Amino acid sequence: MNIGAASEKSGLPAKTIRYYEDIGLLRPDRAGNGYRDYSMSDVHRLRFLQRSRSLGFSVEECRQLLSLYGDKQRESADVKAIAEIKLVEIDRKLSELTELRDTLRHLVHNCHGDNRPDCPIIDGLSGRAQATQ
Amino acid sequence: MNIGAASEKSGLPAKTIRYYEDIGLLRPDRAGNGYRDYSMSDVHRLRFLQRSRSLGFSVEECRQLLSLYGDKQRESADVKAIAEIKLVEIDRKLSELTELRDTLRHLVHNCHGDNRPDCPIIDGLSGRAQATQ
DNA sequence: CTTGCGCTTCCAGTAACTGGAAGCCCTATA
DNA sequence: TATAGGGCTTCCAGTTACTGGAAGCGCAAG
Repeated sequence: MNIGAASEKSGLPAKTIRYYEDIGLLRPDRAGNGYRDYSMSDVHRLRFLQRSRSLGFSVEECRQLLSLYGDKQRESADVKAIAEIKLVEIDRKLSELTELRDTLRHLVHNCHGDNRPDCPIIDGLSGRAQATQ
Repeated sequence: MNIGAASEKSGLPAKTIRYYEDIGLLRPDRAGNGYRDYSMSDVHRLRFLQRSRSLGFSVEECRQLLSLYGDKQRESADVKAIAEIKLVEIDRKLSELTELRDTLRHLVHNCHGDNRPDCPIIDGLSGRAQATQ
């Protein structure tokens, strides 16, 4: 499929897809007319990139995560080690997101649209501080 | 407290903290010697910024979220509307993160360190495709 | 056959930092 | 009291990850 279709399916702008090719995150075929030709597997990679980028992983982290699947040379123990490190990070992100959601929910429910309470919501938004001091 | 302490408490590099001040995300006091002087409230803002940035929100989104707390002028209905939009986004992020975690867990558990299975894990990593085609 | 949209490359601009130089502040130790 | 060193300051330049725009080719419709 052409880049337009790949863009629509992956949720990434065509510009970004070309950029990801530039930095070696995927290498789609080329059709006879010079157009890029994306396979479903390419689209899966792109969709994965869209997701993990939007969840705050860097491009290099995404590259690493993608390599868990794609790199036939890679040792299994190595794959496992990388995945486990990422799992810890994901769990942290999950609990932070959950906290943020709960705080916003509280704000929405305690704020009926007429008069905003002057509660220290920032404390909720910022999580438990390192030291109360 | 000085920028070093604020950095340690918020998890943000001093460079980034100064940058956030440049773009108007906070305005710490200045001590007599010209050093920035951060309050606990400043640290809360910074910690919130660290979190929400690492969860994939843009600086402008963070500014909006911070304004839910800080802007005394803002109408409550407005606050509620913004918070509700962000809630939808957070819920989406939560389910994507959960999926990603489950996939990685599967990878770790089915991959005992000896021989990596050649399963299409990318399908899990990329989520349900828009169209199977 | 030309209008127009989609594709191509290339180059420049933006967002969000990040590194480094040059110099002041402050404490500690000789 | 001098000086060494780490933390702070500003400023300017570089990096990452895009993003916009120009110039031009490909292709299907009218």
